[in-house]
Amino acid sequence: MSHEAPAPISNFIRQVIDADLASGKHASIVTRFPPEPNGYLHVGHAKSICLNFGLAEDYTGLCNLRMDDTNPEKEEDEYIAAIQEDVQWLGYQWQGEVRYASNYFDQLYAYAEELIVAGKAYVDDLTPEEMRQYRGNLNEPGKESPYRSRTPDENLTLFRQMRDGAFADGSKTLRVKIDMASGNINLRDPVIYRIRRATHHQTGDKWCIYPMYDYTHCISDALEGITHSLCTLEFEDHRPLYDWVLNNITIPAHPQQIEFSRLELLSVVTSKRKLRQLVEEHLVTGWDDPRMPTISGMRRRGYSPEGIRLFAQRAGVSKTPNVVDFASLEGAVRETLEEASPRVIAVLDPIKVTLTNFEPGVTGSRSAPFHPHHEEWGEREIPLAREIYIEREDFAEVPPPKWQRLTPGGEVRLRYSYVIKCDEVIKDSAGMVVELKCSLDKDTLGQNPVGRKVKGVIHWISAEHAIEAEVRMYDRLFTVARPDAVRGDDGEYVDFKQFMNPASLTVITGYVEPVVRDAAPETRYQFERLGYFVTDRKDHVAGGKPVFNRTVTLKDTWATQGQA
RNA sequence: AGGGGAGUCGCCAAGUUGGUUAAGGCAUCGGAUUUUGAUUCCGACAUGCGAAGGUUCGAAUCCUUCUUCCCCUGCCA
Repeated sequence: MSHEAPAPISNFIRQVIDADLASGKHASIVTRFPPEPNGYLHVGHAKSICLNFGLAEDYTGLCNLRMDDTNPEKEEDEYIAAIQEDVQWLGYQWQGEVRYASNYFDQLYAYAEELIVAGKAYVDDLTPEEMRQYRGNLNEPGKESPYRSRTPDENLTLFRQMRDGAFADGSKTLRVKIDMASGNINLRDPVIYRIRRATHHQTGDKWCIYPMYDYTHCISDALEGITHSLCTLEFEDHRPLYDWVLNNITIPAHPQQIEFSRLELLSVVTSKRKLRQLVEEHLVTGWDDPRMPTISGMRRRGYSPEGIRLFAQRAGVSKTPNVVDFASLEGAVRETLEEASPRVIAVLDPIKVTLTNFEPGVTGSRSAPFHPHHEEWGEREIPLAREIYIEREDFAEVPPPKWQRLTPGGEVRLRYSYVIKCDEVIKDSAGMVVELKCSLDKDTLGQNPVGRKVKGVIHWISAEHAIEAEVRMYDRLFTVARPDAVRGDDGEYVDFKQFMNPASLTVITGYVEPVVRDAAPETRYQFERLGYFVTDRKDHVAGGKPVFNRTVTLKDTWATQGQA
């Protein structure tokens, strides 16, 4: 794991680490990425992954991958496998084996008995409804449960019976005794164990009681020797509980929880619930649909791991709302692809052009480099023929001001080939341009025409040499910046699915150079002047009809300046 | 009877032990180079740090008051 390492930008977490290392509190750091395996990882998780693994790399520390699997009803093996694949694809490797919070169920149980014996935890018989009432609310203190005064012996007996299956699901809980009057509701005797007869993907039917997040997470961190436990802002209120648990059991380590703001991307949704909805209602083809902001979706779209890492680095780490424009992600991806992608020519929306003075064997072709700055990548021949295709949008009967492409009677350079002049426009009965008759200037191969300037350069492909490819043109999934935060006239949130972009996917047949036919799945190219494209991870078969996904377009000053 | 956070350029974000003209990136706008309107390269872009007072030779940094926004009332994580 050695990535290009620009000088790290200071942030408040690095400052804490620097201080802890300087003071000798820690000799090195250990972080962890702790997803719950109940869904696919998305771009927000990518930030957390880059932060935790990136810090470990920068400080030559370690980073664990831990499945936070304390709720057997919501978690599945499918997600566990996908999470590992995503992390590795992003370019990171965890220390040792994958960890599971469920690995620690025995120890968690033992610590619970310790709390009971110390009189710091009790078995409660309150129903969920009663517990809610006893908890109070934001403006009123809670009141103590009538079961709070049970003796340690009684609690221990009851808790063991809970473990042994003597009670019905949900009939009892184990609570920790803190302060029902605390302003912090998390401290009003939080539940740390509940009874749930569910088969756990790791521990099977061994347990019918399962520990809660707040109780599990801090102990898991401590057991793994985590030094800095990074999480998002909504857990700030939980830190006192994190610390309380570790302070009240016999455990040698006490990691420091530090909270940072969660990443939000404009014009996407990142809540697991909403993403799941898109998948389950078949509004996308799956978790890895290239329009999804999931890591697997971005991968299939053609985003590079380097680009996502660059994006995460640029987004930064702070406690202020980290709402980043989608263009920032695309920009970072583009930036990494520019350097790394071979160039190839494709025409996606063709107009036929007949070169009237083409002479086989006389008017030849040139070879073209795969990358303007990488000679070592070599070249390939680009054959010219009497009939070629050019892009429909590169021709205008009535050109707007500053137009640099083809017009009736106008000239344009064919990339890597001759300058041509449009002599005749042929239309069908509906007025649609179906063919252009052009003549080429034989003195312009590899040199500029004399006596005049031809500024425009367009791409093209020989009709007889081109091969067909399925090309999936992706665009944003939503048409508004914050699809999940739009309120209607009644003040209620409008269903985010109302804002789905009907044009988020257009499948077309395009013409590409034959060299791409044998490309393996997940091979990236730049189609010159069009954008970056990748052979589909699932549907492209080397040697067959190519299937490409448009990753992102090239930056287009012409289009963005509101011309055309 | 509430508790916990945050406000520095359109978007991120350095800066915090008070000290020259408030980093950097994204975006944007100019211009140069270019057989990709791409890339690359130059240049522009906060008399201003949520607001108002105050301390000081000097304040984004310290003090006071005010204000706006976010999170918390699962036997979810």
